[in-house]
Amino acid sequence: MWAIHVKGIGIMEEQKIIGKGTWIDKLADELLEREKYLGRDTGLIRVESGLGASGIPHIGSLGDAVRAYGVKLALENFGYKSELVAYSDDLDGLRKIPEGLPDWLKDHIAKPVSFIPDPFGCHDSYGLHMSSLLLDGLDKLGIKYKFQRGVDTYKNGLLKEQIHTILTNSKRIGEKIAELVGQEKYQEALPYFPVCANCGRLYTAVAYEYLPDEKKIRYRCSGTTIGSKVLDGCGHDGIADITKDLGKLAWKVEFAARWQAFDIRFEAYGKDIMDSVKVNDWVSDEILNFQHPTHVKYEMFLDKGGKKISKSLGNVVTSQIWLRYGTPRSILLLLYKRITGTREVGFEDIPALMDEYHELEDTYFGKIKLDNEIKTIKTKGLYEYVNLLNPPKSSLPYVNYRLLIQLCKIFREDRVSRVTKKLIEYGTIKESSPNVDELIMLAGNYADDFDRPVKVEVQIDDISKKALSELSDILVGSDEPADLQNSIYQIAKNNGIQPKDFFKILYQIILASDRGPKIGPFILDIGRKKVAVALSEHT
RNA sequence: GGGUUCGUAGCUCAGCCAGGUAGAGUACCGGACUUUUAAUCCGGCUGUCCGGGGUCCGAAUCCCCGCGAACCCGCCA
Repeated sequence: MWAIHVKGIGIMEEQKIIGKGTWIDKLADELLEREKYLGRDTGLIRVESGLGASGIPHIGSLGDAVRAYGVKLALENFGYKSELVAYSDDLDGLRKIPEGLPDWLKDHIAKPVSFIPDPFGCHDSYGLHMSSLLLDGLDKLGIKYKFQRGVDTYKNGLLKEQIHTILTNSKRIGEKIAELVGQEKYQEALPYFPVCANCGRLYTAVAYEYLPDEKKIRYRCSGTTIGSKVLDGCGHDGIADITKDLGKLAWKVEFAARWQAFDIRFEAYGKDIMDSVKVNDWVSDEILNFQHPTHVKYEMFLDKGGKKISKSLGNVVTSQIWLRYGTPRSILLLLYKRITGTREVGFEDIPALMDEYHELEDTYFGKIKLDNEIKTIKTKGLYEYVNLLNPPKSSLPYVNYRLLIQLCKIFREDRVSRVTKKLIEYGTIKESSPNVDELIMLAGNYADDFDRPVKVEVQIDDISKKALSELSDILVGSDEPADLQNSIYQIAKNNGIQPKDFFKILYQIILASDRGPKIGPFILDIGRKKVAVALSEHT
């Protein structure tokens, strides 16, 4: 009913476009087909995204939630109600200290991140700080979600039914885990980790017996191994009530419990947790009797290998830093343009994404015509998703991001007004606008942080030196030269130098580049005295 | 040991998931402007779509077998 038919080319059959023609629509369509097949109620379709709270959230961590939100939008576009649950796994224990965080955190290893002080001092706990960074990213992108904390989930006993069912079936589950993924520990241990009442740590306490009538587990804090590190337990023998004492299900079964408890119909996952999802799907279907949600697997985002970005900023690509240089839409474009294939992401992708967004916009508003009708529909669809299906009524003024970077490199003081003035001179824009001001700010940050010019040794012969000093004399003169461009040309000619070569030398000195903007006005822009000083260093 | 992704122009990549003329940017070469808006415009060049098989009227695209690269899992969450 939401399919649009498009005439194909030649003998090609008519092709059906689902929704807005993106992978998100196709996924939502498959999800709906499955829900109908399962005969489930589709009055409210809930999608979930898990948020890690153990480390500083990478831009890839946003992807999970942003893509789930995309599916929610597609479902709504198809006429269904949907909501995104953002579940913070903040009862997770701290396993290692992330790069750059203080050393005293080692005293808190294996404690739930929600009970560790915030090393940045601005939130109630370590876990809350980390999840807040992620939620802040989502807020800035305009993603709406219902926040659910792991701590509250367990404290309030929201999973108690599921925990009970899982623990009473732990033997069967343990065997299945061994069969599916080869992990054997749950044939012995229960897939539930209590927080030791004595030392406050997770994982060191091993649950060995479930008392189904009392809904309690017996555990002993006997220690564990995390990575290559051995963590000694405190030896405490304890009993924990699964309906209210702190503790959590092992990851291999926890998703399933959540899916059923919160009635989740969709969850994306990264390929790193593929095995866990496999087990959870089985637990959900067979133990909890809840048909597992529709999934989509995505590749992980990696930082660009071996490239030093900035000493002070570090290499972690976070949304907060990204937004210094790019718009929220540039992040959404990165995450929505496709779900497979992205391998590496870095700040150096921002200029291309900024310009690509603008191309989408021009296509959407019909300024660019694509020859292929299907392509046009898909491109417009992607534009709509990047705008969270609420695209602007008309296109905003835009200036090529790379051009802005170049201009921002020239103008550092009074940047916005001077760059704007230049853009108007160029005829790129007619007048200043908030949108362009914003772009200048972003490109300016980019120019300041990444695009620092490198000093290049310039080879200059004696004749050229003479020409340079002549030029230098004109520049330091009291009057502003009337036709500097022409003067430079004349100087070159008078000295028997090819103007082309002379220009090249000037660009090399001023810009460390073989080419540049029209040199006369350009010298006046950066300040002729400044240029004179630079030139005299080479004579 | 298990799994996933990727391999397309000199370079960076899009196109593949829904088969229908192999594309963009950049680089390069020529021309337009008597002197360069990191230009612009016009024209040109560039391909074993990793290799091999299969399906199909038709395959870069789907399936299978290889080769190469990267990553994930094989602690734990």
